[in-house]
Amino acid sequence: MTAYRYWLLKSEPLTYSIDDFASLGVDHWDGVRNYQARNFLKEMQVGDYAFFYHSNCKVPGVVGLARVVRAAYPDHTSFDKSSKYYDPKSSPDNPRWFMVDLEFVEKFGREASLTELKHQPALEDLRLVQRGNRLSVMPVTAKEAQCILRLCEASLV
DNA sequence: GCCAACGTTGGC
DNA sequence: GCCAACGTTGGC
Repeated sequence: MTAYRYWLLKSEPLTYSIDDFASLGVDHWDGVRNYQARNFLKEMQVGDYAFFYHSNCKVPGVVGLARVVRAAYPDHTSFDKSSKYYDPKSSPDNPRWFMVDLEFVEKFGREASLTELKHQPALEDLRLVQRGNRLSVMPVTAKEAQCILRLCEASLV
């Protein structure tokens, strides 16, 4: 038996925002096309929590929380020629890319901006706040998760 | 819109 | 296997 873990997922709100996610309730997290991010995706387990982060927008930051409801399975958009995520090197027999299913948990009443996150000593090792970081799926330690939750005035209860 | 940082591609 | 060229990310 293992305790649940925490992750952070980036999304551009103009493409897919926390409100889009909230209105769906449960959704696939597809389109990850980076090997390091994919490897983290494959480590995600049912019950793990994932912070939802808005990137490439006016005020980037953590805006909500999700929970993993299905562990990694092949990302079918990589087989779909009409998808912008199509990858000819990925096939159903030998899938290269994976996705998980997430359930919306909450949109925080208070967001934790990137600027704010960068000022937290407890978060100095978080990939997100490090120089040149581009990873879209990353692990978050329990300590870091508590810090983010506190900034968002939220708790898991 | 700019541009630094990073990942990937492909010639050699 | 090196590395220049290119494409993308994402903060500012």
